[in-house]
Amino acid sequence: MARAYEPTEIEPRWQRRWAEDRLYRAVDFDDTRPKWYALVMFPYTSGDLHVGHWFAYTGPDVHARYRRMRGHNVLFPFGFDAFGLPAENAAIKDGIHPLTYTSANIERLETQLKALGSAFEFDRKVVTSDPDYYRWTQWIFLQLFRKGLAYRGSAPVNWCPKDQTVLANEQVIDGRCDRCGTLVIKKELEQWFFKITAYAEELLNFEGLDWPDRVATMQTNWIGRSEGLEMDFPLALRDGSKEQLRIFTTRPDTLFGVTFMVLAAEHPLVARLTTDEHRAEVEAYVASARNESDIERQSTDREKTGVFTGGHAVNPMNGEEIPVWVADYVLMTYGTGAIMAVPAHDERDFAFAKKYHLPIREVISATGEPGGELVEAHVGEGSLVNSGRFDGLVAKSQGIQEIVDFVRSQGWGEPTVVYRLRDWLLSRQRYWGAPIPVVHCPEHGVVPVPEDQLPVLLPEGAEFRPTGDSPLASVKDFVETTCPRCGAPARRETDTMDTFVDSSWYYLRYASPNDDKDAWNPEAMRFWLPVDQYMGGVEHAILHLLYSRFFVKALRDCGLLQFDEPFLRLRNQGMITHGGGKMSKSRGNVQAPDEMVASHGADAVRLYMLFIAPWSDGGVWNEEGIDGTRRFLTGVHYLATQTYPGTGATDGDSPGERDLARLTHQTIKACSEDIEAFKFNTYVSSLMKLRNGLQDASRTDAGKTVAYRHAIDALLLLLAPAAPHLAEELWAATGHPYSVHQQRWPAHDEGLLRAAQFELVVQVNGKVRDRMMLPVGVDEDRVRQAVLARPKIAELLDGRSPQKIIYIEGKILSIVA
RNA sequence: GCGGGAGUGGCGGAAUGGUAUACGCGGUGGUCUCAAACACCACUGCUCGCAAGGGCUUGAGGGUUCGAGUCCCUCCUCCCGCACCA
Repeated sequence: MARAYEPTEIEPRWQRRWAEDRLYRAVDFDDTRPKWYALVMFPYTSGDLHVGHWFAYTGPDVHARYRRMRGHNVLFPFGFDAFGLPAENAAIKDGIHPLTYTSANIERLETQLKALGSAFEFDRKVVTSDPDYYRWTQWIFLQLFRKGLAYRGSAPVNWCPKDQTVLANEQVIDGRCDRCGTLVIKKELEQWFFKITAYAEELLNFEGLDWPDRVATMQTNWIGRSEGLEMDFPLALRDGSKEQLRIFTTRPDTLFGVTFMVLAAEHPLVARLTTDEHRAEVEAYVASARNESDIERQSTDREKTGVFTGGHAVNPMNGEEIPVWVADYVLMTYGTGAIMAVPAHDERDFAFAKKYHLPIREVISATGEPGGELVEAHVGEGSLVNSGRFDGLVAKSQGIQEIVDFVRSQGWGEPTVVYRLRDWLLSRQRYWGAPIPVVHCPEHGVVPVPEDQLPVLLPEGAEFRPTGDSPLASVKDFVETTCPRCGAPARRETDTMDTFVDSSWYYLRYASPNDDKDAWNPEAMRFWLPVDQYMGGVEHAILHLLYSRFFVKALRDCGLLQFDEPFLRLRNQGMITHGGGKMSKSRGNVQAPDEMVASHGADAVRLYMLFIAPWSDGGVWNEEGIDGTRRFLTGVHYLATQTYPGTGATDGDSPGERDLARLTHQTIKACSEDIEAFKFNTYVSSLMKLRNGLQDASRTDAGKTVAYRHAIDALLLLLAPAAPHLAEELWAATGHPYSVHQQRWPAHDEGLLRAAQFELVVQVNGKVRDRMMLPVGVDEDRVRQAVLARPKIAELLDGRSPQKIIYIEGKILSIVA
């Protein structure tokens, strides 16, 4: 009697062996096998390790193992996103230094992942807070700086009053800080930016990328390309001086319908335009608008507000003087910060005109004739009216083109493309990040730190609790330095970089993670990159993924990379929730997978992660079903140790053997297809079906045959990616050479998928009425005869002859009576 | 408001236009046990029926088709993005 299935004995034993043999090592420059770079999004080390991580990583682990068995040279690395606000906030909350905190979390997560038997190659680990890593983050910053892609500018920035830091646009959700939920306010500061807008057009191109549509759509919307016209309206200034007000519009066809203009509160011409009798009111309005948070200001439910400046502009199309207003619904950060308002054909302008009793002039009519009073803005298509020589043109399809051509010919404006995308603000007034490697010299201004002086080390002793100023400013030894150019006393930059800078290139570092001469070895880079398969949560659809694409394009243009896109194929997993909420430590619903592994074994936990929900959808966590996967593994263990036919196995052609071979090859086909498609739940259910079939066969003569032995061999190979330990153990126990993970993934034989007989389903008037066994390949006439001869069918037809008979080969005969 | 996705047993979920409810959980009955747990075996969509057997069922309603969970139209609900972008 062999021993029962004891995962706690089996699993550590094989884990040690695999580690000794470096079984999962990716081989640099191996040209005998195709390379496959499989990558999971690396985790934040801010503390909340929960079952969601395990769910996210188990599927990719199976996928990478499968690829390896398919003969690929697989790179499947792991690392930690250790810098940044989440880690720092967690550290502040618990009163521990961020370094101590993140190190402890890294160790814990790494231990857990190893205990789960994951195939990650930890020899290539990168940790973004290591000086060996951020040295190169700083180096990349300097490359972009030299190329003019990193610049310093003053800008109204998103400021979180609680975290006391600047946030990127992407980190503001519903006007709130995406970390702490505090309302974000605007503040004018000198900040560092990356010029991502220079790549807006190229970033819209997803050609050659196998990405989920929704991610591409989200990025496309985020970039927000609009074609339109930029055009100058001369101001009618009292002192007679000439000045132009530049606006942007996507609807040049409505130019004759302009009845007022609107400036953003921050627009530089506001003061110039405001007349004395309106000055007090305008200044008060501008002051209050500046103090508002974005959520207050941009809420659509809120009624629009504004004030008249007293100033006027002239519509060049018809010479009319039109009033200029200031209003909160026009944003300084989009277009030119000024609009021409056409209330008849724009919903916002319409609402504003109604509220302040401004004129509404129809210039597009659905009927082609000017109508009566509009009850709402007409934004649809129609013919131009009240538009002088342009009357009668179809507005959008003809009018836009004709009027743009005219405006151009007059020298009043130019067609333009504008984007919603803003440059990436990367400065952070926080401690736990990579210091920005520049020095401020009184003589030479901003001077980059020479590359041979990198890394600019993060000083350990800084006060990291936020004060509003950068914590590094308080470290005298850090701040006081000399200018690299002239040697005079100078100040170091005290801001750190946004975490997303770290994570925008980590996948490049994996190619040569221990290179201390370069950020990457060019040969290793050419060998491994780009990433063949990227896997992670959809929450990074616009932040991390857009930034990473930008980095690759920017570094390419610096001459440092030879490819255009970082991630060729992308797949998103869903989220595991706990009864209707994201899992988090603060909610007290964090599952400790260590305990599950201890009581059920890593293989059962892995299998359950795959089985609990479709990987791409996610679902609600519950622990109840784990017994099912444990039972399955116990069953497989029993079959392989107690029923495996030895050398005495017979080899025949009995129906039982044929059935077994068919089931085996069906399972091979299904498992292969499911893993390719990231359908891990049905992959596991196919394995269970094969186990069930083997269990039945073990009680018959078929259980002593070669077909049965082959079926068990196949089951072990197919199981290997999901339950690596048990598969390895049983592979050895059935007399096969080490290691199951170095075997070739089985191929299915189409010929064996076909049965000799099939069950014909007979439908009468669309209802299933009978079924019968027939030989495969039987011709249609014989099928018809056989079916019509059935007493049951004859009874249903009741002497009538069928109006129509449809035969679907090998499946269904449908009779219309 | 705009864009995307989804509604299937008690539960998680499966189904190239062709036997809906695979696989698993849970439940019921049984075997084993002093007993319980574990394990194993059988049954398990709803409904009428003693049974044989019948009827119904994929959010609601309509349509196309010999045949619809799947395709088309109308509507409802939920989830996820974006949201005064001129």
